Parts: sequence; C-alpha cells; structure tokens
Amino acid sequence: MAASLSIGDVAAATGLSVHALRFFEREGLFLRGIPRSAGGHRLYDAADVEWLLLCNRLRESGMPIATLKRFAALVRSGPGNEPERLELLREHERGVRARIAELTACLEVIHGKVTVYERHVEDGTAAGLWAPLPSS
Amino acid sequence: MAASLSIGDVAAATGLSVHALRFFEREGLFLRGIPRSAGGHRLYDAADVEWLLLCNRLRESGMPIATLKRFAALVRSGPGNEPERLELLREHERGVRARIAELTACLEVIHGKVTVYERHVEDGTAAGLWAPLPSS
DNA sequence: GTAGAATCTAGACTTCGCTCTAGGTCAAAC
DNA sequence: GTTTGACCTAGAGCGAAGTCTAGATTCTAC
Repeated sequence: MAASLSIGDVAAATGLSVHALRFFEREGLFLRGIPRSAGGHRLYDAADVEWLLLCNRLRESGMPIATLKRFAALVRSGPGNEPERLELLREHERGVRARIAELTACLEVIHGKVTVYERHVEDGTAAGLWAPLPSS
Repeated sequence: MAASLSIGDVAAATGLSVHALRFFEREGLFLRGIPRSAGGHRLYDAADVEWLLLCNRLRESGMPIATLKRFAALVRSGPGNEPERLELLREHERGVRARIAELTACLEVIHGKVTVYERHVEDGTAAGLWAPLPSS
C-alpha cells in the first residue's frame, strides 16, 4: 500500500513535466518534503498527486506560484490556520469570478466584431471596413 | 478637426503607459505610421485611440501581441483580406469561450474547497483537513 | 526667456514560469 | 554485466510583455 511513484509517473499523472515537478519542489509547493530512494530518486505518493491536481486547477485559474506557495505553507504548518486558508481561497475565487466577467465583457466586443465582419464578407461589402475610415 | 493627441493624452485615454505605446509602435501594432510633430513628438488621432481600445479588449482577453500584430498587418494591408481577419477573430473568440469554460470548471473545484473550509471553520472541526490525512 | 514637465531614442533590465543543459548516477531489461 | 533509459543537482537560458534608464530635446506656463 502507499505504492510510491517516480517523478515520471507523477508527470504522467498530472500533466506536469519532470522539470516542473522539480521546480515546484524547489519553490516549496509541496505539502511535505518528498522522500528519496536509496539512490536519491524522488518517491511520491497518491496524496502528492492529488495535491498537484488541485494545484493545476489553481494555476489554470490564474493563481500565481507565489500565492500557491503561501497556501502550501499554510497547509504545511498544520491545523490552526484554516481561516487564513479559507480567506486565501475565497480571494482567489473572487478573482476567478472577476476574470470570467472580464472575459465575458470582452467576448461581447469580439463577437460584435465577428458579426460585423461576417456581414461584410457575406455581402461582399467588406471594402473600407477599417482603413482608412475608422468604421470600428 | 482631427485634433491630434500627445502620447500622454493617448496613455490617459487608453490606460496604456507611454512606454507601452512606444513599444506597441515598435512592434507594428498600429494601423498606420504615427506622424510626428516638427519636434519629433508623436501625433495620434481619435482613430488611433479607438483602435487601441479594441487592442485592449483583445489583449485583456488573452490575445498575444504576435496575433494582434498579424491582425494589424491584415488591416494595414487594406481591403481584400476580410475573410482572413474574420477567421482570426473567430479563432480568438473560440479561444475566449474555451477559456471561460476552463475557468468555470476550475471555479467549481475552488468553490467546493471554499465550501469545505467554511463548514470546517464554522464547526471548529477544521483540524486534520489537509495534513497528514489527505482529505482533499 | 526660463523653469519644469513631457517627450524623444536606444537599449538594458525585470518578472514569471518554467525549460533546457551539462555532467553525472541509478535502475531495469536483455 | 552491459546497455539503455530514467533520474539526479546546479544553474543557465528563454519568451512574453512590457518597464525603466540615460541622456538629450521639445513644449508649456509663467
């Protein structure tokens, strides 16, 4: 039980490169020191992979390494700081919601442009869309 | 008419820094060569600002400078390539929609975490949430 | 007509988040 | 038992997107 995984296994399981995994470790993003085999190879376990999968979600949603590092440090430092962890996660959640709203607003503008171009291209009336007349 | 604007005016109107405006020009992101005053100062006009505002939307929504450059080049090269411009915009729109979907998926995971932490913090049963037990 | 603010060019520097290299060691298959 | 591939450390390098500096010039307001 608790079969240990090589760095290559973990890379395959998480989509991260072995380079990235070593980088994450250097940056202190793990919840524990990753143990080594007699020969010095890293020995991960399933919990490490689970944590990395959460890290992936946080990273994909725009959390900087520095923030992830703070979160990992909080978790590593053990029970007692859950309100801080919660606030960090809530703050990130707010950020993600704001980002989605921003993207949605951009999308409207972009889709508007697409529609304009579609109409012009279909009509063959595209000439002069942008230059030199500023027709938006 | 066509009152010309200084780089500072344009920076104020677009939220871009004067450095960024000069950088954009070097990168060829404008639809025309920006003319200069007798003394060498840039003279922008309202159409430049409008274009930059669209650029801002494209950039905020994740379009790389390189793509923006391609789009600007298409527009600069005049009428005839509207289908290409359309395809570029459509591709970007697809990307933005995909990004929103990705963020939304992340949000579910993150919000799930927040909910778990809220419950634990409120109950005072937070101990052991993460370490050493992998409780997600 | 002069002080101070804004602008100019060219190019070096920064931050982020990895990625890659060099020069080895370890482990698994044949 | 040797070859081949995975892994090790330390540290350099990279691409994106600006930012900042230096040193000179121009413009604006008094």
